[in-house]
Amino acid sequence: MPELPEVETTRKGIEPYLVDVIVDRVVIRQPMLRWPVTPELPTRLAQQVIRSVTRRGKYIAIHTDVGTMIVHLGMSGSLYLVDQKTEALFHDHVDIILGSGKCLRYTDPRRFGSILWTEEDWFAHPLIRSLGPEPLTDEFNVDYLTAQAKSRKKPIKTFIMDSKIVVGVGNIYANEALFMSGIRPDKPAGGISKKRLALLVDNIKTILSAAIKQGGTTLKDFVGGDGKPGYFKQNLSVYGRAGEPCVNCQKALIESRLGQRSTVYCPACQK
DNA sequence: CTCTACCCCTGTCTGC
DNA sequence: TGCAGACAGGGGTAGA
Repeated sequence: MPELPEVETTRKGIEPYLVDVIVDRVVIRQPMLRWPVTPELPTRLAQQVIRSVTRRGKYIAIHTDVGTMIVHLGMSGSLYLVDQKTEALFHDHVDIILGSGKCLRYTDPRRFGSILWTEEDWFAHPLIRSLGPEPLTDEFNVDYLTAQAKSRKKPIKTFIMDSKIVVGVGNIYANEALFMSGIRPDKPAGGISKKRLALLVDNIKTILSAAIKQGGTTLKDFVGGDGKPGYFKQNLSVYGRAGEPCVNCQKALIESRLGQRSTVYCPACQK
C-alpha cells in the first residue's frame, strides 16, 4: 500500500530514466482503473519529450511541453522501468514506451490507481487543486493545524488523514504518529491542545522523513526485475499489532474502526 | 459546511 | 481440501 514515502521513492527512482527522454508510444491494455485512463493519452503523449517528474501528495506528475500525465498508485499500483522486450503480465495495464529502449510500466492488481492526462496547469486539476500542504514543508506547522482543527469534531485520526488538511498521511502512519504523540485516535480534533498538536506535527514529519530516508537506502530495482519497491519493514509500534503488548507499557493494544479504517492504539499511553 | 457511509477492486486470509 | 465471506486500503462522492 504505497504511502507518501513509497510514492516519493518511486518518483526519485524513475526520474533519472525519464527526464529529457522522448516517448515513442503508449500501450494501454486495461483502461479501467479507478477512473478510465484518459482516452487521448496515447496520441497526446506520443513523441513528446518528458521535461520533469514531480509529486504532489500521492500523485506523481510526468510533465511534457503539451500536458501532464498524472499517476496515482492507489493501493497496489507500481511504476517502474523494464526493457521494452519484457513481456507484459496480466496486471501490467499501461506501458509508456520510451525512445531510450526502456519502458515505463504501470502495474496494479487491484486497479485502485489512476492515470490521467491534463493539458492545463496540473495544480489546477480538480484532484490536485484542493489538496492541503505537503507534510514535510514549513507550511504544515502547528499554527496551521491548530487553525484547521478549531471547532472540528471529527476524530483526530480521520482529520489528519483528510488530504484537504494535509496530504500523504495514510492509515499506517496516522496510527503510528498518534501513538508517538500519546493521542487517542478518536479524540475530537478541535479539543486537543496546541501543545499536543505541535507534538503531532513533529511526529508526522519525523516518521514520514524517516520512512523516505529508509526507502532511499533499502530500495533496489526500478530498472529490470519486477519493479516492486520492496516494502520497508520498519518497526511499527501499533499498526498490525492489535492485541499485542504496547512497546511502552506492555498493555494489550486495542483495535477499533474509525471512518471504516482499522485503528490501533494503546489504552494506557494514548489519551 | 461538516461528517459518515459507501464504493471502486482483487489477493490473501479465516472459518466452516 | 474447497469454498464463501471478510478484509485491506486512498480518496471521491452522495446523502444526512
